[in-house]
Amino acid sequence: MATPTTNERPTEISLLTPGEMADRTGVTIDTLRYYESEGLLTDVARATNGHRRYSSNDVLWVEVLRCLRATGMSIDQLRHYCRLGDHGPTTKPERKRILLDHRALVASQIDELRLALDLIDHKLEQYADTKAAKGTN
Amino acid sequence: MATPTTNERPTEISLLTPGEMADRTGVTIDTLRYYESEGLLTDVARATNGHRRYSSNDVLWVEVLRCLRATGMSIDQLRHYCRLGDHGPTTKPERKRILLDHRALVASQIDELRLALDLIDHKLEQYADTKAAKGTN
DNA sequence: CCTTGACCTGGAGTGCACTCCAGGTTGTTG
DNA sequence: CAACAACCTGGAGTGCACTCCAGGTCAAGG
Repeated sequence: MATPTTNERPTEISLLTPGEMADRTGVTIDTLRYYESEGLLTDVARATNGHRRYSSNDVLWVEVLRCLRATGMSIDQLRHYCRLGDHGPTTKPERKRILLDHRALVASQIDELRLALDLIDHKLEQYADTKAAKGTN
Repeated sequence: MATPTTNERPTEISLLTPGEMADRTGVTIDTLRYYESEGLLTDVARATNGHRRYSSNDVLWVEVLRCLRATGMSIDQLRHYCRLGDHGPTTKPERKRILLDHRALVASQIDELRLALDLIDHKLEQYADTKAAKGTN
């Protein structure tokens, strides 16, 4: 965003190769390509040889994607959300709504997991005086 | 478990038909059969016509299955856990270990979800002064 | 007696989200 | 210049957990 004072080619500062991007974000190259093909990641830059170059914005966005995927938002919903982003600020209310809805969903997932924890603890009482085996198997 | 004082056929009191079982547990008939075929549910009683009859123990156990599945234990791991149960009390330590490991996993899932919640909230700040759209879409 | 509904079996099909592959190009390195 | 690593594309394959289906049995109701 800030214009650099040097005269190095500005947009190529700190662009990541696919491999680097995979390392940074924990998302495999294949999955990055898949997300792009599904419209979850748009306008990825290319080097002159055709190889992808990911910006720091891309890194940030992929982290958001990861977070939303990890919390159960489907590729389809994500695609919808992304398309809204492409259509400018008039879609802001809907995007906010989607995020709020998803937030509620995550909150309820947490509640469910806490209940599960209770049930597991209750089940564990059956083994109260038993030493646990060493290996995880 | 308690012996009834009446002389009604004891084991047929309150056995559930597959349909009733599905209603009670929220697990479909197909999935119940699938779990049985995968060894997650053993010794299900049968009526004289060959139809399944589920005991209250089965109900309890299916609730445990649901909980463990919902928290990410795979069918494979569940099958392993069940097999241990079939092999008597010498496997108790390992069963306890599995449950403890899974408990830790659920706890870490909760942590992850909380982080996700933070990220979503942070993202929501971008829409701070925006009214959310009404429909869920 | 005929239909209906709930269930049975073995096996095929589905949806999702990747994940892998073949065949090819490019750029660096010894 | 040869070999290698990293990347490209379109498309096929995978794994998981169901979910559905065809064809059949059985008991009760009209």
